[in-house]
Amino acid sequence: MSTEYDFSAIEKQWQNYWESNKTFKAEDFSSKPKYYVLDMFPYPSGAGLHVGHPEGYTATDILCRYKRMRGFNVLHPMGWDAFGLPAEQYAVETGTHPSITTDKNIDTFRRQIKSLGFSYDWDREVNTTHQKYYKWTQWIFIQLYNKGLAYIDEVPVNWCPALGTVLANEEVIDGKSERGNHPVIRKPMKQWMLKITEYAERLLLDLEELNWPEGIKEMQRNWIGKSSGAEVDFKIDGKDVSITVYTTRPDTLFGATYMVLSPEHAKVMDITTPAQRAAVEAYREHAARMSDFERTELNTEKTGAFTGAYAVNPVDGRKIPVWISDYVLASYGTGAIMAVPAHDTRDFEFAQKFDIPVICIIEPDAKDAASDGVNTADVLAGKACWTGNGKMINSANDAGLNINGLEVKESKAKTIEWLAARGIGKGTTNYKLRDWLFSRQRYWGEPFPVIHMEDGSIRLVPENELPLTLPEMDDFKPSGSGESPLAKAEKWLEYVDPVTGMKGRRETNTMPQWAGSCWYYLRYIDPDNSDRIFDPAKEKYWMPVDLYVGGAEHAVLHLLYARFWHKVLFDIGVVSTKEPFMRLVNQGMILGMSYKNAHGILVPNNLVEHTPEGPVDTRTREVLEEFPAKMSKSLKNVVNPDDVISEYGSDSMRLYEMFMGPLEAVKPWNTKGVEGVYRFLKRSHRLITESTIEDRAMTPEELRTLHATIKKVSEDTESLGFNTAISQMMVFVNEFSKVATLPLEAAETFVKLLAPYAPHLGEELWECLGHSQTLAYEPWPVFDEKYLAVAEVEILVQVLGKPKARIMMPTGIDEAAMEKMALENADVLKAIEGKTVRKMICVPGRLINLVIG
RNA sequence: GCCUGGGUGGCGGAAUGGCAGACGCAACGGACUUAAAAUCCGUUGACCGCAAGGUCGUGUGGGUUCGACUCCCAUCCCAGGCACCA
Repeated sequence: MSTEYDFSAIEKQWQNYWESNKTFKAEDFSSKPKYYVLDMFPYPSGAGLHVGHPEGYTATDILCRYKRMRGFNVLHPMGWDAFGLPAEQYAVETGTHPSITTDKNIDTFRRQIKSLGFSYDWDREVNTTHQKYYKWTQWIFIQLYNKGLAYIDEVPVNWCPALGTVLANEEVIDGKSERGNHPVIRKPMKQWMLKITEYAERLLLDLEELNWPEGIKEMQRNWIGKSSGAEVDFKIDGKDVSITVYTTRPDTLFGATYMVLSPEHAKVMDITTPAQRAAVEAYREHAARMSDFERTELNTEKTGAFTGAYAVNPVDGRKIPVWISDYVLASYGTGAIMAVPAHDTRDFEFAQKFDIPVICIIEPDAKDAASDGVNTADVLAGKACWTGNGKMINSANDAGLNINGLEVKESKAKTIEWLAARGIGKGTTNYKLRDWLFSRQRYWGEPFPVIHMEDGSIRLVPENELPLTLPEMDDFKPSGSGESPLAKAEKWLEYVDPVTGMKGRRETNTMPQWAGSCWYYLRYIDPDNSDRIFDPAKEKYWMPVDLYVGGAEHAVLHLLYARFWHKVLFDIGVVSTKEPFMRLVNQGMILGMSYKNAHGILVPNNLVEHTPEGPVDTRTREVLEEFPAKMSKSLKNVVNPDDVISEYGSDSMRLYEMFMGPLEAVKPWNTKGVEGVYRFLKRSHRLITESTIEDRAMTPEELRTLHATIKKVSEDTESLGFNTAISQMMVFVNEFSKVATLPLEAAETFVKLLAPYAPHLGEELWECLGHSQTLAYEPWPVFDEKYLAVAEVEILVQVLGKPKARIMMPTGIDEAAMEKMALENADVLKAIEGKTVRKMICVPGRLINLVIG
């Protein structure tokens, strides 16, 4: 029996054992309850695994191993989100086919992930770039198309000339591409769009039943951005044109003093007077030239042009000027608004700038105004803006509408009713959510199973001819025209109808990276099925995902897109649940330790030396301040899991990542901390391998420690409180290191508790204890409350809330006896000397508080 | 500006309204060793005190309570997200 904790030998041995025995193969169908735990699958980048990846993977792995021991049939798979721009850019630079780069990266990732000893069922591995996978991504697109949810639209898109591709809004940050930081401009192009907006309401509503962090749900709600209000028709004075505006504040109609159309609004030129034509055209051109970013960038200063037209306010017949301005967006609502400067800050700014009257129609609620520091007199005089609550004033007409004196909420309803009765308005709902721009001008993505026929019609590749594979190419440069490199694959592009001989050209766009990740959790269920997307019986058995763990950066997009596709698949009867992921947990980011000098200048870690005085700049000898920062190449604070594993072993790596703090928290990496858990594993190893183990009865103290440990580790593992579970195991080892002989039951129980956390060591110690089978399916220990009970407890006696004495008292003693014992104690008597005891608060088993005076 | 989280020792963190700082790191002292590493034992929130002991202490200011890191109000700071969405 080895006395050294030789982690590299142990880890290698057990990884081989698990692999050759297929220990973690998930059985389809079983009498055990199922449990599906999903990790967000990684994009296999060239940089290899980052310490952030194993954080979530370790957490789910611990839970999976625990659940197996609790008798669950666990599905825990892994795969690769492998389409994407970096491999394509590398191909452009070097001519290496993206599939070669991708496979190489995946091999690295797989090796690294396997070296951490995760209990994945590797037989279910998926790869979004494999034909047998993307065949079904294309199949889903066909279902979307057939359901009328995919359409082509000419839309101004985010065109990045440097990358030669269109980017999604979310891939553009501050007017630059998220990847590479290149400038992005707006360019109209024909694009595939998916009608996610049709599902807005359900995506919003069904959030309610999900066990997700409240913050993530809120982010999705905000992204969907539901608002309710009214559409109101305004006639244009002297023209046979009417314009519909959208407002969430129909109650403020009496305060509308002008109207604004977005510069792109279809009716702008219809209503513009000859005198204003030049100014309006100039403004429209100016607006068109600007990117979305510039529009919002310059949001402090309002701009606009007067059309010369006047609209008639339907509630009181007043004529109000019609302007165009880029603060009104064409894509939201009706692209036109009624402006109420007295009660909307944007309208107020605009009115101030262009000298438009401000009419106050809400008298601010006095209390609200005071707490917001708003002067009511200014609001009433139209000199200040009030967007809060209050009572309506100046809001009545002689056509039966009078909302004076009402609060905002009632007046909205009443106004909508009045408008609807006259057929000039109606209550409506709007969403900020836009349709999903689904094309990319890239090579390395799923090709659309679409042919554009000569006669302008669109034909889909028949389902039995899928997959439509990517053509082999050796030049991956963008075509330059805005089309993807596929536009250069001439042979591949050509299509001739075998029956009619009609010619066609294949779609050159490919799908965005989100496509493959929208449904991978479904393919794990039946990854090798070549006849259908998956066997429905297996889907019914495994779905929904019980726990989904990943980074918060996917809070909105990936999770919203995946929910959307899932709902579509639900509607066409392909899946049996309306939501895919029942419980979601976001692991917090792991930061690297970084250093800055007194001027706040960052010093890369390779120029920092640790001295007794603290971290020092090796060049200037200046003492530096330590602080946690996002890991980055420039700060040289990136930690490579391979290095940690070779020095301390993967069990230590796993344990440290879990011991750092709560899973959801952002935490700084500290390699010294790995040594702490490494020492704990060494002590655990020594405890089992070097103690004299005896099959003997335990003392009450031993039983209490053992059962308290079972209880805490079980409960904390269940609730993902891994850091506190580990500290309890440390307490156990500290306690049992003191005993002369180690009771066999305590040894075996401890090994089982440790195993999900440090699985290699767990198996090794289990073997040392004389077992020949894996402990992966050993029943999880159960604690007995009776061993936790003690005969005597220490009761704290407080006087006025301050601790004065600690007295041992029998458990279960009644309050009167507790008080009596307390009042007999010398320290207590001293503390209350000369005072009267006015009250005694007794908390059985805990404390007594004496109130004196 | 709005929406989420979060502020506890030198550091990571722990605490069903009931002894703040479990567990770990670092530091210091000691044992073992020719020495070092490894290991083991002990000390370690701050301040006052020789000591017994006392005072203060969970971002800040109030409040509720016999009792507040925990609940309420206000406020500051940090991180993430959204941002002219009418």
